[in-house]
Amino acid sequence: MKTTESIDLQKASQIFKLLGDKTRLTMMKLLESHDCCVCEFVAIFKMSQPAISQHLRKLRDIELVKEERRGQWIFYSINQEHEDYPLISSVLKHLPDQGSSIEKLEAQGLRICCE
Amino acid sequence: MKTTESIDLQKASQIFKLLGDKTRLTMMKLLESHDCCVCEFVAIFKMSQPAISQHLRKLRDIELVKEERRGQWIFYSINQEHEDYPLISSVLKHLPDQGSSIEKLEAQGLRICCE
DNA sequence: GTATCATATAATTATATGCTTATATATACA
DNA sequence: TGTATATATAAGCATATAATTATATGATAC
Repeated sequence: MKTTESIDLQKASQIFKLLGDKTRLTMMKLLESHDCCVCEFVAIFKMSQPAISQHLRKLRDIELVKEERRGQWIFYSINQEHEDYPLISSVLKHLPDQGSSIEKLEAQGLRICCE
Repeated sequence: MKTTESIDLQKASQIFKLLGDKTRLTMMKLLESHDCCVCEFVAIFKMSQPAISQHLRKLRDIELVKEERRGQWIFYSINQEHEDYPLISSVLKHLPDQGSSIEKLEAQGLRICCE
């Protein structure tokens, strides 16, 4: 019988497998404080757009993130309704803030804003 | 020049890559409450001894666990001195207790005790 | 010493992963 | 409309991973 607080080990290991990639882990930390669109990730990570899309797809497949269209862009954000969000959140709190990446984007005029 | 931040995320993703395997994640949760020797893991996971040894080696390589010989057995335990132990510990707290595996071992007379 | 038990390592193999390039889709805008 | 922009998907390839089998090491028991 399962308790509500603890997570199935199978599921947890799947989550960690995804977080076990530096790009995806950094994405999650960035998303903790800012929604981001695909082209922002492309600029931040200096990786190809398909590579970024494929990482995001993996995160979306297990619903760690959700997507939302805003104008011509698709923004990604953390799915705080995920069953295991408490685990995710506590993990992210241990990681270094990535605000400087966003600031650098803004300095380069690459930050997308849809307000 | 590397910032300390990038080193941390690099290290964190390495840790999660190791925790992203169900066997190793379960090992860590087991070790949270009981030191275990290799043959106990072999019995618990019903996997070959070399497979178990190789998992333990990976955990040991980044010093998540430490080993100690006791009589003819080598016991593994969590390395609480690891720089990122607070992260590891908080992760493990979200996972379901594995005490029943140990109890089952004892019931089968396979629990090793070196006191 | 020699045999045995517990564990580690090496070589091999099958599968998984992450990137690339090429192409598809879907919205925006002229 | 038609074209540009943003993103997704597919196929292919190189590397990484996790298992297996075979063998080595190292402590203990006789």
